[in-house]
Amino acid sequence: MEPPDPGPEPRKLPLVERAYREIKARILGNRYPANLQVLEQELALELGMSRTPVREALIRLEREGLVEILPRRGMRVLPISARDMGEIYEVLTALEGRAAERLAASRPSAEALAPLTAALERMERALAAGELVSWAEADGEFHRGLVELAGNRRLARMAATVSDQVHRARMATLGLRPAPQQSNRDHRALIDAILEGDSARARTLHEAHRERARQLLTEILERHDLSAL
Amino acid sequence: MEPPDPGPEPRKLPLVERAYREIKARILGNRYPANLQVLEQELALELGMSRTPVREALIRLEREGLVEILPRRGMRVLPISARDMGEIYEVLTALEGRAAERLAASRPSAEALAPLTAALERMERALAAGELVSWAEADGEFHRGLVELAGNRRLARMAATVSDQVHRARMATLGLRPAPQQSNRDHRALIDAILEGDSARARTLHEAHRERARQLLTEILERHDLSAL
DNA sequence: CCAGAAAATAACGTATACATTATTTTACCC
DNA sequence: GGGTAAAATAATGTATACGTTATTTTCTGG
Repeated sequence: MEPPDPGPEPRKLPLVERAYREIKARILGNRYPANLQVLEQELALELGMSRTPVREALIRLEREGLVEILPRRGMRVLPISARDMGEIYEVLTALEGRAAERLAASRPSAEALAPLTAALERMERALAAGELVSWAEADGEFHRGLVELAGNRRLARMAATVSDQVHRARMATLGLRPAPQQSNRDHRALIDAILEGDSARARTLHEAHRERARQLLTEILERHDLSAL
Repeated sequence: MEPPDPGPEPRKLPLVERAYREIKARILGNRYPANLQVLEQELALELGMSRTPVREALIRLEREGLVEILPRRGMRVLPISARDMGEIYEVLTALEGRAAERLAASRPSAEALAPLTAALERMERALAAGELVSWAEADGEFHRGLVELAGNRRLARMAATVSDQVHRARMATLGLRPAPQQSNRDHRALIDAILEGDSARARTLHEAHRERARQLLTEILERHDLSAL
């Protein structure tokens, strides 16, 4: 009668997984701000488990570039400098540019692109309503959808990893940048190019889009000397 | 009198680090071939340590895409399918193409490119001598040098990570592909373009180079159905 | 009151212990 | 003899223990 596991609550989640998700969520949500140091024991206590799963979670987070593990002082949330921002956006330019090219070359139907068009619509609605946070979320969905639709799992995962690294910084700069009208236009043009199967244009458009974002954000970081991101 | 630590033997290397390096070396050197399963306890015994550092090393290796951790059966060395090969070369195309472009745009001096020219010379000597393994090593050095000189640390690390994933497969296919004359020519042309500061050409050339390799290698994998890589 | 050394503290890295659970083996019944 | 269930085994996931060592504190001499 009853479906076996309808609820989204997997009770048997291993502790390492819980620790990983919780700590990562705290970092991305800025509840663990940049440069914060926390001892393994504190984390363990806070999460209600022993140091073992905490350590294993920290190793994963370290490899994702979110934290640093310091020999005697626990973990430290890594800040994002202007240089980091530039590096990350350059990687995104390369990976997503290729994804846009491939996706266009695969000549997807309009339905196949539904995730992108839906995200774009949300971006437009959010922008019209002046809801910057919603806009940023939808923008993130668009970029995630782009690399996922391209069909290269490694490429998608790598893009997601570096995106997470700048998540806090992107949020923090949201109010410091001009209203992202241009971004929405860029995305619209990209969808058009993809639907037309114009892979070269799709790539060029998206690279220019990311390059613009890179300049904008690195400049903001430099200007405000936001070392606390 | 005596220099403090002249030898290349850091005695205080943490056990996790030793485990990580040793297991990784065994995988890349094909002493742990694809699909091999090894229990944590076996590894610990073999490496002369407890399971704790072994587990932590395995987490790192899993995140690098070299092994898979199976709930009750230890680790398994991941094989490389034709699809994996395609994915990885596509990522390399994107990342290294961008690196070539940037490096050319930075107008490096001939001395700054010494790592690349040296690697190319080793490739040519090795090819002339028919030493395919030496050739492959020098080729690897060339590509590593390329991304390192481009100055984006994340990009370089990501390229290195996926390169490691295909290392065994590349070695295994060395004897199955035509002599890599074309590769050497490609690299020579790339160096020229970089020295001329022609960033667009550098990028195009290198992308074509990687694309060719991708086709070649995925075809070999498909033809031979080498699921044991 | 400060510099430096000795002692104390604290945190980690690693080893070990142990309960849990998937897997395999054994036993049993038809 | 084959299939099912109970029992035994084995490997893990996590907790705990402990020695090592960086750091901090205390103590001493000037």
